[in-house]
This record gives sequence, structure tokens and C-alpha cells, in this order.
Amino acid sequence: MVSRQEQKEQRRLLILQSALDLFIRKGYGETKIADIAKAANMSMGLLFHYFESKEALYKVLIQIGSEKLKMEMSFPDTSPLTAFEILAQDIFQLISTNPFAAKMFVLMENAHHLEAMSTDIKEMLSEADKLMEKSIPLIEEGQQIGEIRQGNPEALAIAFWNALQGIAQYIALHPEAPRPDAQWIIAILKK
Amino acid sequence: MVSRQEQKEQRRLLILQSALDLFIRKGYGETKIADIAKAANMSMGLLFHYFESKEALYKVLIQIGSEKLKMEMSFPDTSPLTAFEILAQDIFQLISTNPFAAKMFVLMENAHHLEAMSTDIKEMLSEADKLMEKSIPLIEEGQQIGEIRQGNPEALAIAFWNALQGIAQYIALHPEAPRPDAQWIIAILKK
DNA sequence: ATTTACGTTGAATATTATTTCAATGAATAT
DNA sequence: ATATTCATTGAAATAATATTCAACGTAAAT
Repeated sequence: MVSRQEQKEQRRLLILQSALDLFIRKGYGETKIADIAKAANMSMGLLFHYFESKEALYKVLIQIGSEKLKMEMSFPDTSPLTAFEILAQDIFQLISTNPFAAKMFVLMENAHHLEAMSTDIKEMLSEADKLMEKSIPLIEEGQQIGEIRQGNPEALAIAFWNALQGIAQYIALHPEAPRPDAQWIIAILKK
Repeated sequence: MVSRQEQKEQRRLLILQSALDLFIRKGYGETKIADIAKAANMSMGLLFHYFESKEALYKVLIQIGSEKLKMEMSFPDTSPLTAFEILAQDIFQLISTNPFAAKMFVLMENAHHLEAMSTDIKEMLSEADKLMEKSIPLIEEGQQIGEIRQGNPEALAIAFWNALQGIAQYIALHPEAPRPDAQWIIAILKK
């Protein structure tokens, strides 16, 4: 038998997982507390015993996600194209092997567009933005040494990151589908 | 002065545009009738004079979108890689020059995930699915004649279409941002 | 065994969103 | 000019959703 403490933690985790899954499949607004409670096999009342509100629950997910992803995502200190290669490979690896992380990846992106969310949530999300901003000088450098194709560096960064985002979303939503290769995405940048 | 008839059509269009913009930026569930009415400078009451419900309004958008996109999207009858090139170019051209179409493109994709939508909506959306399915044999063919890189054809199709989707979404949401080149996306497939 | 703490439920309440409607006035028709 | 139609509004009714709470039961503590 499990202790009450463990029971409680398990339940809390179950709520988080159920909510995460629903949030990325249906969106925040279309996900009702009733849906989450049902997915986690409990009454709505009990859910509120664990989280004080729907927004608070959402906020906890964002927080977990931003911490988890912050760890994973940073440019390795190599030549520009290699840095993109390694990073893309790491991200693919992460979302391919860890469904929770894959869903988080999607949640973080979606959260972005959500206005009506308190400011502290938005601050947590700024990390991902920074990654794209930091890509631009790296791309310029790569273009100068001939590793990365010519073209507007910002447009290249947009292409790379949003392609990655689109594919990650698909993987998160279709865990059983065959996985693209990180190299294929790198081809967007490669000369 | 405009006739009543024209006035009415303009207003109807304004509602559709406002709703489309909000739906893709916030999602269906988070977009309130009040938001749409405000964006279109009218009372909620009047909005219901034009559309009998929020879902009906959404449905009209999906219908317009599925008709518009059906026209644009089909594989030209050439060698496989060229077919992808032309199609990607057409889509990029469409979403780059026509903000309404770009938003539609995003709406159609999002609509997909929305359960709780009546069946007739889902039928309208099947076209886009077919496009990905139809890609697979084309990719296999391209691999045989050495135009397209090796790898799981379904995974390649997933990579290509979702990369395109991710980028299209960004363009729709950031109309002023620099535009990636369709060729860059083709690089995902090219040998 | 009894008590205490607290996890759990379902129903009650509060809040928010959608939809209806009676009343107003402006454009069109007569 | 007058009547008629119909676009428009704001407020009221309805419906959906989130949140609270009193009551119950089970596990832990004494």
C-alpha cells in the first residue's frame, strides 16, 4: 500500500499529465475543468483541492516546462552549423523519447499566443524567444564562413525554428508516427 | 453612400475577418463573442443578427477556407520533387501575398484538433489530410529516381508538411516579418 | 477502539459567456 | 410626407463553466 503522501503526489502528477494532454490537444479555452477531472478519474471538487484554479494549474505546467526546457536548450559552443545540428538533434531526441517533454514543447509555444494570461507566465516564456533571437548572429556567422546558405538571416531563423516547432507539434500529437530525422531540418540552413 | 445590401455584406465580411483573426491568435475556446463584436465595432446582439451562433460563424469560416484552399492545393503533374517545389512555392506565394488566405491556412489546421465540432465540419477538413497521404507515393517515386533523399517516406512527408505548417502559422501571425524562401523547405526533401 | 486528520464526493453557488428580445431609429419604399 | 422595413442596441434570459462547501468515509495517530 502506498502512503498518503505518495498517493497525493501521484494524484497531483496525474492531474498535471491529464491537463497537459488536453491543453495541447484542445487548447486552454476548450479544455474544461470537467474534462480534466474526468481524464484523471476524479471529481471536480477534488481537483480544486490540488489546484486553486484552472489558471493556477496551467501556470504550474508552464513553470515545469520552462524549467525543463531551459536545461535542454542552449547553443553548444562549436561552429554555427554544428551548433544548430546538435541542438536540433537534442530537441528531437528529447521529444522523441519523452512524451511529456514533447507535450511541454507544444504547450510552451501555444502559451505564447495566449493573452489574458498574467504577466508572470509571459516572463517564463521569454526563454524560447531568446533562442530565436540568438540564432540570428549565429546564422550570419555561418553564412560568412560558408556553412549556411545565403538569405535574410532572420527569415532563415524563422524557417528553422518554426519548421522544428511544426514537426514537434505533430510528434507530440501523434506519438506512434514515424519520426523525421533532425538532419532533414538542418537542411533548411545548410549550404 | 452605400446601399443597405452592400452595408450588410461589408459587415458580414468584417465579422468574418475579425473572428478569423481572433480564432487563429487565441483559439476557438478563448475567443469570446464579446471579443469578436468588439473587434468588429458592433454590439453582440447585432452579431447574432448575422450569424445564429458562435459555432455557425466558425463553420462558415471553415467552409470558405476549405473551398479556397481546395482550389490552390493540388500536385502539379511533373516529376515528384518539382511537384513539391511548385506546390510549396504556390502555398508560400498565397500566404505571403494574401493575409486572409494565410490565416485560413492556420485555421484549417487548428480546426483539425477541435473535437466537439459537428461532423460536417470534419468532413470539410479531410482535403488537407489527403494531401499528406498523397505525398507518400510521390516521395517514394522521387526516391527511386534519386531526386528525394532516403528515409521513411511517411516521416519525410510529416517533416515537409509540418515544417510548412509551422512556418505558415508564423507568417500568418507575424505579417510584417521577413519571409522564408520556399526553396529552403524543399531542402528537407531534396537529395 | 477511539479520535483525529484529511481525501473525497456531489450538490450548491458564483461567475462568465451565449443567446434572445423588445425598443429605437434610420434608410427605403410608397 | 408617411409608412414600412430592417439594422442596431442594450439589457434581460438562458446556458455553460468554474469554484465553494458541507457532509461522509477512510486511513493514520493515539
